[in-house]
Amino acid sequence: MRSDGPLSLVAEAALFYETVAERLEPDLKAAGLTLSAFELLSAVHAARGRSHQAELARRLGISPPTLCETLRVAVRQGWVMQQEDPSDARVRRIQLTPAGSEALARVLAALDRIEQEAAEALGPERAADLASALREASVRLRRA
Amino acid sequence: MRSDGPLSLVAEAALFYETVAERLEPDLKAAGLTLSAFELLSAVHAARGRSHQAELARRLGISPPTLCETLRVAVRQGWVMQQEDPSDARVRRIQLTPAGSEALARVLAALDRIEQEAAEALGPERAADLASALREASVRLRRA
DNA sequence: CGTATGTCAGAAGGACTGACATTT
DNA sequence: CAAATGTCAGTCCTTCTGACATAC
Repeated sequence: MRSDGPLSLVAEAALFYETVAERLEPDLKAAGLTLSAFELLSAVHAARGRSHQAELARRLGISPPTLCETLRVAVRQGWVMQQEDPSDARVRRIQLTPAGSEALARVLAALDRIEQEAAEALGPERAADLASALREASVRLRRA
Repeated sequence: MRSDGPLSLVAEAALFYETVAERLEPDLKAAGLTLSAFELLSAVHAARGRSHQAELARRLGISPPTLCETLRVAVRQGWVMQQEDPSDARVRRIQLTPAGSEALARVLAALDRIEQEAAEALGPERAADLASALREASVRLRRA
């Protein structure tokens, strides 16, 4: 992924992303989660139990069958519950179980420690500017 | 992947990374490459034909059997050549073919356009600072 | 009837570990 | 002989597309 020239934004972002993923891996393993399961739990948490599978799939950018399978695993492991919607028999609303919430919290805490460490290397205001610059760049790239 | 709070460095970096990957995908497809094949070709290019498989595997962070398989595909597609080393009959040096060089150049050009676009959204000096801040953060996270 | 939702089946891609022949 | 190199075999995980039953 590394490129030539002085410093490539894209290459450095890729390296940073991979570095974070590498650092997070032991904590994911300790919580019994894969990266995709963690992302699923995060999305379920963010939706506060109000979203169903089709919407979660859209939000995560994966196909409905893929979500279905990931969800099957998550249910078997006891992290999430599927609940029938009283007003529409097709949809199944998804919620975190207490065990799922706890596993998610554990990984989020680890991610936060990594975040703190990165911010420490930059100083608080430079870290904040980095984050908002990344956001601006993402927004720009998604518009075009 | 999005987190709570004001703006998370890690979450924004992940979003940016995914955005870039999404934008690059059509160009990869047009060149007939997968992301891992592109990374392989980049590594081969960076080594200037002087590295062998074990070293490429280390550089790419994948196991030797995985590289062997990826390489088999790349050879079949005509992107790289394997060449016996005269001084050590165990090693096979890897080089890009003209077709491989051209496919790689095409994707690198697309990546550069994406990079330009992101830099345009930030301004040149802010973009440069973003890249070096990301580098500093990566270095810090890899040390600990 | 057309559309949305969730699921099944089959396939592909990418990665791993363990075993192995060959060479140094 | 011990270590390094490349490859084979088998497996696993994640994801996809296409087909489908069911509900709106």
